[in-house]
Amino acid sequence: MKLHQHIQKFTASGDEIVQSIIQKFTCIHTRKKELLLGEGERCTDYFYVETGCLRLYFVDEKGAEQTIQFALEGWWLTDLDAFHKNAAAAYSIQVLEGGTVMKINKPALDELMKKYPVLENYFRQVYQRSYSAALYRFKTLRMSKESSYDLFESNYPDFIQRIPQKMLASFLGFTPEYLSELRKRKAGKK
Amino acid sequence: MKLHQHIQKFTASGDEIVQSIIQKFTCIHTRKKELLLGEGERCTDYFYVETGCLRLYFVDEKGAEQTIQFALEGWWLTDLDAFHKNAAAAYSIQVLEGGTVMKINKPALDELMKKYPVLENYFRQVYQRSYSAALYRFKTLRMSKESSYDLFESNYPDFIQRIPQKMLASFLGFTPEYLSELRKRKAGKK
DNA sequence: GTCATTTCTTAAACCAGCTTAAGTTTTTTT
DNA sequence: AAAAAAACTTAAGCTGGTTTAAGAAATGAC
Repeated sequence: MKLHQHIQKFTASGDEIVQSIIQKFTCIHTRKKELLLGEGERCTDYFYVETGCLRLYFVDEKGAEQTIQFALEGWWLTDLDAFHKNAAAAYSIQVLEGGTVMKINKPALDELMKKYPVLENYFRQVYQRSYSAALYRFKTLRMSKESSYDLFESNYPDFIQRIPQKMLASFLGFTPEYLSELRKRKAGKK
Repeated sequence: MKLHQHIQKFTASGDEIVQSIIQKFTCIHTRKKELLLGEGERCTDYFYVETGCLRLYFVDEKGAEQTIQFALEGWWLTDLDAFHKNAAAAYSIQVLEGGTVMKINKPALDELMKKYPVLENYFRQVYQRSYSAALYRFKTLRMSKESSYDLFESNYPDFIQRIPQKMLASFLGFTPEYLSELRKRKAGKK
């Protein structure tokens, strides 16, 4: 979903206002494996996915990539803390599936927020939804790995087809080998 | 911190406006172990902790209580999803430490949000902070249990003294027995 | 101040999920 | 179309953390 549609959907505001907001964003075309933000770099931008898919991850003490978050169409992604503090990123953002992404930097966003109350309302809702989803994910992470996988599968059946299994394993918090074993076990049961 | 101070701190808005907002909230005094919300009940209220401490938890398939979130002074807590959908709660909220709490129901909050743009701004910041903290916690949950504990200890040294160990264990995602063992090991090292 | 309840500790047996390593399949590059 | 790289599978051995169970310490109730 295009960003201006998304803002209109959430705020039911007029076309002109939304157009003047949208102008301040930059549209970029992303390619698979491209890095939009690297761990340690200054985090300057906030990304909205119109099409394609991004992931937020970090590299743990053992050198393994740990995926914290995916962003599909209609979701925002950045290292929030670093973005708002204009600090070095604790995570990297990589393109999993190419597409188009809208981005904006902190000064521009702050200015827009001041100028358009509708945008405060929009981001209040966006964050509310994100935090709510986070609470739900904390819950699923407390279950056994198997239940955690089952739940993800039933919530996002299409998404599972789109991404490499190792990414999913890393998101759910287990090894690719174990995911492979799990799937084998499940296939046998059916 | 009192709610009106908190709103003023985040929004730098005038005393009168904040006073008329505050009026719509109800102040309650909480007692240790009291249940402010029970799993399965309709979730009607959103809580702001002025003093004391709350926890959000659910009961897993094995009957164990799993703590998702603590709320200390200055933090908001509810089953966000259920609150905004006016639905049955997937979690319970219990008082860990008595004190005073401000609460508000959905219709009242919606009305205030419409009337006072300053409140949109306030909650945008509150959610932003919450979501940012959630991302950080996802990161810590990917580490070994020991690192996860060490990090919590260095981030909240005082808080550890305030709550029962089994609550902390349940928040960090391990058993009280294991936490006990961990602490013993650490005490030995020093 | 005493009894009852809850919390914390200890230790042994156990298991879900990880590691390692080698082979197979798929995707990407040229 | 071939070669290279990346992703997935399989299986054996291992380990971080759980389970179970019983006792000790702290807290709360009357």
